[in-house]
Amino acid sequence: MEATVLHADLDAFYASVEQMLDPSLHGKPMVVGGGVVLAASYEAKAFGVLSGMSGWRARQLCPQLIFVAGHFKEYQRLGDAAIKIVGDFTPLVERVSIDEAFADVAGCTHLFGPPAEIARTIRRRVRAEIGLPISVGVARTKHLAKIASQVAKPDGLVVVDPETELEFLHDLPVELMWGVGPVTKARLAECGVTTIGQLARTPGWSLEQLLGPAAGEKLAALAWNRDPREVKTFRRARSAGAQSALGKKPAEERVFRPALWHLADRIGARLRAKSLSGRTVTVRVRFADLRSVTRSVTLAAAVSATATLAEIAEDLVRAVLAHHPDERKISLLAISVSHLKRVSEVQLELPLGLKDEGRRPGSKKGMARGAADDAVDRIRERFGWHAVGYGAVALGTAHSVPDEFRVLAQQEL
DNA sequence: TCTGGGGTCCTAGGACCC
DNA sequence: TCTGGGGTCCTAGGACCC
Repeated sequence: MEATVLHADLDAFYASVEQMLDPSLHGKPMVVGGGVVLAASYEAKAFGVLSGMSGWRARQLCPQLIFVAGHFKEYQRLGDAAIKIVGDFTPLVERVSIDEAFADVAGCTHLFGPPAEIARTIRRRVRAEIGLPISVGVARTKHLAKIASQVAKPDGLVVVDPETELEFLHDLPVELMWGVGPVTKARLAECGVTTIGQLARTPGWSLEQLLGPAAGEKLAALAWNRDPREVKTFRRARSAGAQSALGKKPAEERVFRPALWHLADRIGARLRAKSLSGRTVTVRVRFADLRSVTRSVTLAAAVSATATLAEIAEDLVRAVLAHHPDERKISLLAISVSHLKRVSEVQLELPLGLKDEGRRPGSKKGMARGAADDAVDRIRERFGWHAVGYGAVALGTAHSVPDEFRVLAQQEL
């Protein structure tokens, strides 16, 4: 079996874009973000600065650290352009995020040469046409290609020969594996397992006892490079959500109501734009001490109307607060909608079982809500998001990130 | 003057049905 | 009436990924 799976991953993407746009940032420790680090340059990573870290902590680690606000529209444009170059070789491209994609070139080697040659061309073209460094891994499976691109970073290429792939894989640390985070790494370390080779030689029953049946079986397979996943050009979304950090706000109606309407508005608009609706609504309330609680409900009929989502979320948050009467401050609110269906499928169902008439898609009030959403959606199409809506919301802005960043973080539904 | 925002998948217990 | 087993769905929480 030949190694035809490529994993292409732009290096320190946001930070590299900023260094390209402003050459004075070149070679310097810098991050994109403010209150929170969204991306760090390699120079910043050398100080231990990581994405997701608070800006305050990052500055402690690296006092001369430069903070840049970010050019989010450019990230979208340049990320698209880089992935498009991969797509010039094969239609079999699976985009994982803004800066990362898998491709299977098995069907196009007769046109462009062996996979390693294609990978070299991709790297050369991304550098020449876009101006950014990109690392590529080539292997027999997605998992190994991804590991290879991580090993290749920064700005490198690693091709894993199937003949010697296990020798390559087994020397590497377990945390390079997909699905091994801090908790699993620590659990494995307690049993003396720190390399993928040691993991591969650990008996299956032992792994399952340690990590549960699903995770144990998966990791065991990946440690022998048995990865069943194929490169898929399309993956349908299973949920859509939105969240907002609030700082520390009183757990009161006047705080959570407008915030929930704002979140419901964003989710509802996204769902409707893709003709989707969902049966399960989940809210998450994070308290001041950062502990968080979730509460969900599954409806008989799928919904996407902003007012319906907002009212259900309000009920759920009230229930959460009623169960935690001692918590007086909340630091984050989130809504997520899952059990998604296409609207064409939804309309075939009889929407029975909802007590509140307004929440029933087919009812008079439900129809009115649909019409109101349609109107809002159309106005926004013409005049932009902020032309209308349930905005004017006094959301805590101190900890929030720019709207453009939210859009980048969203995946295709 | 600590910790953003958008996702996926798994687990475990309970309800409910056959 | 009681006991048992299997399957599915729902809920809440958690690990992990970018």
